[in-house]
Amino acid sequence: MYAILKSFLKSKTSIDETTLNEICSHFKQIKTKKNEILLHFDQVADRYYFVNKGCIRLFTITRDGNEISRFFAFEGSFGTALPSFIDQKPAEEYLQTIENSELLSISRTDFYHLVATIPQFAKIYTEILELGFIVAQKRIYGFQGYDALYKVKWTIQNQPQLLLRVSNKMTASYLGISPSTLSRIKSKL
Amino acid sequence: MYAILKSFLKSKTSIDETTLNEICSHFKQIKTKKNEILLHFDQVADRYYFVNKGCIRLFTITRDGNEISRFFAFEGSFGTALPSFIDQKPAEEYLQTIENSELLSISRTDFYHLVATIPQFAKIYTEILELGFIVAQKRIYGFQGYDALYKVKWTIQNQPQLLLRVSNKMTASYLGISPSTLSRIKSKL
DNA sequence: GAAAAAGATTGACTTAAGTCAACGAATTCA
DNA sequence: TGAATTCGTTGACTTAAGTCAATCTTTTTC
Repeated sequence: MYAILKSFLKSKTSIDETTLNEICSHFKQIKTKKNEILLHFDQVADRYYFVNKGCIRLFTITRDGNEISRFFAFEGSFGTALPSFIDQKPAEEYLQTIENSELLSISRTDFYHLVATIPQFAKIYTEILELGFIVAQKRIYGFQGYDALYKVKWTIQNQPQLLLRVSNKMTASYLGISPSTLSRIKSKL
Repeated sequence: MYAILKSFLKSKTSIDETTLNEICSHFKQIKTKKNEILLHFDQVADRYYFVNKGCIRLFTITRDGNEISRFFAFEGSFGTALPSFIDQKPAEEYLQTIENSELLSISRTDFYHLVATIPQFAKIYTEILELGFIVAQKRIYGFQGYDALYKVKWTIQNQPQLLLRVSNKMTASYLGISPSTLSRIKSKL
């Protein structure tokens, strides 16, 4: 149950089994259905999720009622509405599992308690933030000034899972293009 | 010389004067000219800058020779090519002061030494990352799916300094629109 | 397993924004 | 301070991508 999480933690820093178990003991396993909403637009995020199986999607809905996908977390990564989790303001986005999923979930209180008391966990959190920052940057800069074809090619190179596991509609809204455009591009490549 | 930096640090965490001085002692002041390059595309970032006066711009150049602005740091904020600073890989971007500037500069070694030895500084670094992450997210999501007019309005609301202090050309490339389009939009509002 | 719903594809048309070029305004620096 | 260069604005034209709708396909659900 904690195997993937433990190997994730070990990959980030050197850490003994006792500490690993202490960390894992605060994570509860939950199973969710495809399309289940974990967090609503107006809610404040108070749990951090680690994906054991399945996929979490972060998305929002624009004024005109269109879904915009923001982020996908697959097996072996953490996901939550981080700005809300950090600042305890309404998320202004939804968290959803887009496949039947098995998640490990930790409360915000426990999470920050671990950050405060276990230096290795603090280090891991820093690395999660650093990585999140770098990924966000790459996403902005990888796309900036390029056309739809380039964005799709970039995604195939950098996040191949997306095209394989996520619907056209969700992928298109993630890339900031219309489903028709994505469909046309895929047919030419 | 360290007044702005100290008040920045104090705003982030409670910290005594001795520790503040210890932190500040690792920052050296440098003065730079308008358009001076602090870091080249192929270099590895090994300094973190705090802007006392002026403005740092992060930008890159595309295959077809166009500058794309990525980030602007004004007075009272930190700026560097963070992915390179973190991972010690070539920056693939330039750092430049776009005004005559006064910067406080710390080496990567000293920076991570402070992170490792002064818990308050580690906390501040975490908050810088959290904030950077949130800002990056807002930038992606504030723009996603919206047209040029909306992007300009968003920028006026969220980063009013940009329109006032940065040239049209740089602002346009930051927003991912052409200078002509930015010019046309500004004339209509 | 059939009916219904949701998603994907494709074509015809529209539109927002880009390009290119010309000109005027503003900076730069010798 | 004046020549030179860069920057901003505007107009005419082009184009990439969006919209809308029809059709086809896949996935749900009862």
